[in-house]
Amino acid sequence: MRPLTHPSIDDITVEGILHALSDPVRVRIYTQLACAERANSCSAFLQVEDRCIPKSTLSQHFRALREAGLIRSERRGVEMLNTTRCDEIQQRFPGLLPAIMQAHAIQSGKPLPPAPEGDDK
Amino acid sequence: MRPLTHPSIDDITVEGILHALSDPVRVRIYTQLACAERANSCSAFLQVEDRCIPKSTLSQHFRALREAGLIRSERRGVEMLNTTRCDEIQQRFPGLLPAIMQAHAIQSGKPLPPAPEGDDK
DNA sequence: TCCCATGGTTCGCAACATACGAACTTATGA
DNA sequence: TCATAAGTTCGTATGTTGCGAACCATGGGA
Repeated sequence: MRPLTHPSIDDITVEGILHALSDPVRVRIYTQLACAERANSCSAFLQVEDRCIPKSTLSQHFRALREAGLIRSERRGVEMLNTTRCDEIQQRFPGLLPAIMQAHAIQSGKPLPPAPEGDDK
Repeated sequence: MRPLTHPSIDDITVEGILHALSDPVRVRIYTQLACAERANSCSAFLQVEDRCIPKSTLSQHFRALREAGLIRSERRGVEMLNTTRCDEIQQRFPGLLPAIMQAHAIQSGKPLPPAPEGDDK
C-alpha cells in the first residue's frame, strides 16, 4: 500500500481545486469535513445524499481530494482521519473556497451567513 | 447545424461552472472574454498560451463554456460573437467568478486589484 | 499466536468523456 | 457560381471514472 502523498501548498492549482469540487459527491464530502469539529474517517461517507457510495469509489474520491490539496489524510490505526487544508488554501488563494462553498450553499437553498473573515469554525 | 442553446440562469450549476473552468484552455478563453471591450469571435483563440488549438477542439471548448452558462454566443454572419454572462452569474452566485478569476490571476503571478463590487469593466 | 472483523486500497473492466483530423455547413465576396 | 473563411459534426484513438472483486494492514479476542 503506497504511502499517502499530499501536494505542497505551492503545487496546489486552481484547476485542480475546481476539478475536485466539480463533483457533487466530493463537494458533499468536503463540505462535511469543513463543518466537522473533529477529523472524520472515510467510512463516515458511505452514504451521501440518499446515495450509497461503494467504498472503492469513495476511496478514489478521497484520493482526488487529497491530490488536489483540499484535504489532509492521516492513517490512524485501522482507519483514516481526514481534515481540510482550508487555512493553507485561504493563504494561497484568499476567498476562493469561501466563494465556492457559498455558491454551493445558495444552490442547495441554504445560503451561509456572510462570514467576512475566515469563519471556518 | 443545430441552433445555439444557452441554459437559463436558474439551470446554471456550480458544478458546471467549476468543471468548465477547471480546464486551462477554457479559463484562458473565459478570462480574455471577460477582459475584452467587445464581443470576440472563436477564431481569435486559435492560439492559447503558445499552444495552437485545432478549431474543432476550440469549438468544443466554446460549447462547454456555453452549456455551462458562462458565455453567450451569437452568430453574426460567418462568425460568432461571444460575451460572458458574468453579470447574470454574479446575481445568482455572488462573488464566485471574481474569486475564481482572482485565484487564477494569483496562480499566474498577476493578482488583480481588490475590486470590491462587480469590477467587471 | 492464530484468526477474523474492520477500514481502505488496488485491479480490471465497462462506460463515459475528451482531443483532433477529415469532411461538412453556412455566409460572404469576387 | 466559385472560392474562401468561420464553425460544426463525425469517427476514432486516448483518457478518465465508477464499481465489484480481491487484496492489504491493523486491532482485538480466543
